[in-house]
Amino acid sequence: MDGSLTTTPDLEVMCSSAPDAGFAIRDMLGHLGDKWTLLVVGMLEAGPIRYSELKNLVPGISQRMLTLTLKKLERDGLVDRRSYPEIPPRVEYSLTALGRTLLEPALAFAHWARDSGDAIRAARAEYDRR
Amino acid sequence: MDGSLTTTPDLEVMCSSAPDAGFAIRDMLGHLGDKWTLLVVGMLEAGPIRYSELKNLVPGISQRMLTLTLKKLERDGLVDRRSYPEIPPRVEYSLTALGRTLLEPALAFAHWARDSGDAIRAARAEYDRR
DNA sequence: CGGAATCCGGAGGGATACTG
DNA sequence: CAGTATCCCTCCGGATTCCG
Repeated sequence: MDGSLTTTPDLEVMCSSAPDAGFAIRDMLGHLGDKWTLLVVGMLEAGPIRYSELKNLVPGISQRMLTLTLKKLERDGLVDRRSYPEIPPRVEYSLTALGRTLLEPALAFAHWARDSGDAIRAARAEYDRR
Repeated sequence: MDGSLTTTPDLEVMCSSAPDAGFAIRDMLGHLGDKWTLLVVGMLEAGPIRYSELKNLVPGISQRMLTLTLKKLERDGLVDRRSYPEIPPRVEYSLTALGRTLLEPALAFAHWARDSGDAIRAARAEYDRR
C-alpha cells in the first residue's frame, strides 16, 4: 500500500459501509448539536459545579434550557447529577467517564470556533457586500 | 507556578475573560451545530464533489437543506462552489483552506459519535426503565 | 442536473410566574 | 437555591412543485 496521498473519505466510509451507522451519526449530531449542549459540557470540565454557578457561567442561557440540557445529558449518561438534601438545596453536576470522552471533541470545536470566528465574520461580510 | 493539577477551566476562561468571546463561541455553536452542517463538511473531506453525489452520500437530507447548508458554508468562507456552464449543468463543492481546518474537529466529533453511540443508547434505555 | 419558491407542521427555545 | 409549568412565537426542516 502506498502512503503517498490516501484521501481516506472517512465519514463517507462510516456512513456508506454500515447503513445504520450513518443514521446513528446523523442522530447524534442532530441530538448534541443544539445551541447549548457543547457549551454546557465544556463548562463542566473543571469538575462538580452547582446549578446556579453553571447558569452564571453560560452567557445568556435560560433556566429552562439549562435544565433541559442537563436532563438530556444525564439521560445520555454523560452527566452525573448529585443533590444534597440541605436548605437551601444544593445540586452539583459533573461529567461521567463517558461524558469526559466528549470533552475532547467539544473543546476542539470550541477552540476552532474561537480561532476562526474573525475569519468567518470577515468572509460573511465579503459575501454580503455583493 | 505548580504544574501539579491545574484544572484549566478552558471554555470558562474563554467565555469569562472576554465577554464578547463567549458570545461568539455561543453563536458559532448555534450556527454550525445544526442537524446537517458537520455531516456535510465531513463528506467534503475527499475533495470536490457534485451536488447530486453529495445528496446521495448524506443519508436522508432533503434538497432544500443541502442547498441551504451549502449556501451557509459558502457564505462563511468554508466551502468553495464552482459551477461549470455545461449541459447538463455541473456544480462541484469543495472545502476552502479555512473549511479544511474545521474538518479536524468535525471528524473528531463524528468519530466520537460513532464510538459512543452504543453506550449512550444503553444509558438512555437504563434511564428510561425507571 | 442543480437548484429556487412556496407551503406548512412541529420542534426549539425565550420570558415569566410559581413551588419545595 | 434549584428547579417546574405555562405561554407563545420563531424558524427549522420536510414535501412538493417549478425553472434554466
